[in-house]
Amino acid sequence: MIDLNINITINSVLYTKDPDSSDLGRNIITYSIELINEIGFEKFTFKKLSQKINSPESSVYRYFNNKHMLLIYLTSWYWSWTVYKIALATLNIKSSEEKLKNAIDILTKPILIDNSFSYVNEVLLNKIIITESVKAYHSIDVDIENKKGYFESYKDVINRVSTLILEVNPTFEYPHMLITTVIEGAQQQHYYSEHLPSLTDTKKNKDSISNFYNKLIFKLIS
Amino acid sequence: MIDLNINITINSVLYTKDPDSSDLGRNIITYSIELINEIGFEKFTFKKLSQKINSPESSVYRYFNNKHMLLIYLTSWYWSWTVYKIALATLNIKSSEEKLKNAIDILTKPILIDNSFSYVNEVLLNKIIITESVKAYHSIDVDIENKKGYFESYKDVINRVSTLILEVNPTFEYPHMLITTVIEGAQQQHYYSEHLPSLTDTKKNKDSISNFYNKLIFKLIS
DNA sequence: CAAATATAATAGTATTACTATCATTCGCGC
DNA sequence: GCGCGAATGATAGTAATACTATTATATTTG
Repeated sequence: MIDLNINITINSVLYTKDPDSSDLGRNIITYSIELINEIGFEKFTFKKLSQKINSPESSVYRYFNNKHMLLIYLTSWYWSWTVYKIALATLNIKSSEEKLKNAIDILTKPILIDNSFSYVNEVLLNKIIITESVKAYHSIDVDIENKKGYFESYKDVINRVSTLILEVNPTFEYPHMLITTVIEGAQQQHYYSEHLPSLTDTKKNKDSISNFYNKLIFKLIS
Repeated sequence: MIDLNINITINSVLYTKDPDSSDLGRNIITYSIELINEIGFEKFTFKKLSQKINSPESSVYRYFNNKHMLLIYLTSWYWSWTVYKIALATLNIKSSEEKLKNAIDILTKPILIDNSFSYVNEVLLNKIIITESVKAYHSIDVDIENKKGYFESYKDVINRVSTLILEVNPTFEYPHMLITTVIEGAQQQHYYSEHLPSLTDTKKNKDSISNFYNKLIFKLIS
């Protein structure tokens, strides 16, 4: 995939101070991604992060109110990046089927290459999305946070791909349901294939997850 | 559904002392289900629970090492109960298709009636499964916990329904993938229809989630 | 009725999740 | 190159969390 090294813009409701505006802020993002991968979101604390980046804990709090907000920021970054990738992968393609297929590939295949231009390691971030992102929107404050617009970039992905589904079959009744099922199903399967293999059937080959969901979508909408 | 008021047996690796063996233990289960529903799993603590049941915090710790173990216990109870319901709903039915359909209904429809014989409120427990259960197996210790057998009852559900799928179509290659996609997809949709409605398409009618996944399964395997 | 077992009452510790204050440094405008 | 403001650093402190430990008091069972 062509890398244009564009900047992902994140809605300012998702931070107290923009992490993209300073070295410290970018360090917080880079090393929180590393640390969450190392020790998991539950054991991750701003204190441990601040030790890793040699800055006081209170400086981290200037960017994010708590680790929950940081996780929402990271998921939002990921989905904004995904929107961008889908836009690129569907650009100038005439066939609706091909556009949809390209989008599904982006959504179901694991991220294997880190772009490495930016301070975000996309491979590690993808692992966080698979393992931790459900915790971002399964909280008691989900309704309040939804009203504040915390989940807009994920909704953007869902709406764009729903549109692609309707391009292929304008009478299909459940485009949102189908695409959320596929995105989150694929993430589950990646998680299971690594940690709970008896819950999946991926021994056969690397692309079986992506193939399965591709077939699922096209069988259902045609 | 006929209620036989049977006892759900839970593997002893899931507790320090069996909560089903004492009034205090049963109280811990009953009121932890209530409290987790009220304040969410993140804000739930053994201290708050102990105040609710008027027992010292240290007594709760005799039953469960921490709230994470309690959550795993609750999910395990739920899936054991689900296995039992599927067994009942497929008993004496000859048609493989009908058996599978009955199982899918159990797995995709929300729980509306509390059996109320036992100390477990199944309606509230179902809400916990929908909102919190992902947190039970998305942890950094998942591999260790899997080896200890913490997730056996969920695997049991998946294996039984996979068998039903293979009864309908013995050559279908991805029964586990399909059924985990459906179970977790349905839970997601119930969550979305309540909290993030723009991610789903459930306005139309109450059974649209169940209908969607029923169609999905039968379209894919036939 | 004694012994074993469970629970209650109480206390204590390390860590977490913050908040507050003040000193220092760094970039920019003049 | 000096002064000013903004960002960061250094340090301290607090309430809540997540436990562990100890001893007293019930309760159950043999």
